[in-house]
Amino acid sequence: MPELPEVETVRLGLAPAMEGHTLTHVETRRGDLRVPFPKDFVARTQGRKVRHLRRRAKYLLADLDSGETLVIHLGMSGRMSVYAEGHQRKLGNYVYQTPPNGAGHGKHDHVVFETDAPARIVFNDHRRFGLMALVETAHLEQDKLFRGIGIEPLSDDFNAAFLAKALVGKKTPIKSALLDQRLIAGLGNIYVCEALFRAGISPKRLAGAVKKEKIAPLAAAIRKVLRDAIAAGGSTLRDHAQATGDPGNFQHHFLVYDREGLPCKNKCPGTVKRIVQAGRSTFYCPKCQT
DNA sequence: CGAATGACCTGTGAGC
DNA sequence: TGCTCACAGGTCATTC
Repeated sequence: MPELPEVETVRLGLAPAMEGHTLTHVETRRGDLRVPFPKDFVARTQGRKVRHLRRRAKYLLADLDSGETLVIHLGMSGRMSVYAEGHQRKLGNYVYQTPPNGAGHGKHDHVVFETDAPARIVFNDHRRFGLMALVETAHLEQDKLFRGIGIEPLSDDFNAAFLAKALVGKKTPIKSALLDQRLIAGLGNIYVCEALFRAGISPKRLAGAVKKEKIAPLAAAIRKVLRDAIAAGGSTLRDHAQATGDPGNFQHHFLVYDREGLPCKNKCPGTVKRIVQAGRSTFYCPKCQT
């Protein structure tokens, strides 16, 4: 499911229920995710206070007062849902769902946290591509999960000059290069398609062959599409939900993604095409993306 | 070395 | 109604 905007949306919604709060109770239901939980997961998380809730690439990072960081990846279909009761439902700018019967006991509810917000937070992931891990906070960047992860596209260091340097000489299609987390962290299939469309670049063009004058528009398009998507609560195709349970809205602003056969939105006579690159669908307009 | 492919899972919608 | 197939936001190991 989630690319950077979806993860960031979840983080924002999770923060009032988690940040500064103690995990009063932790339960794991089934451990056979892509990466199994550590055996002592409960012992290392229960009773700990969450100092900060951050994001790096598509990972959520909850820094615990034990010196460890709880690392959460939502895979393709993961959700973090917050439930609360009565007037506690309203925390910060968010209104959470009241827990339905059996909240936390669903078929694919893998972890349940209770916090002293008070709130119940349920990690649900039916495809089980997600993961939860515990890593020493001080050594996070050296950990296997984060070593080699690329630049944050919304950071000040990401700009046309950086992008030009990152793409130079690359013989892989620009679509694949932008999906490569070692170059830029957080882009996924949707936002790569959208950014390339907005910058008027063909996804098939080799990364090293992107025209100089298109680099700055591409960097700008990447940042703008990510920011706009975060503001819209991310994109919900099927699985993504915010921490409140609400879907995102950015799918209504797609210009190419999932628009195969529909007219190009660039007031050009083209029709959106779908091709497969590296096993993933790419949507683009062959007329105005060159 | 870098780049393509398949594997990992379950669920859903389309087509018959 | 029910079957089968294709496909879905990501990452990782393996092969060329």
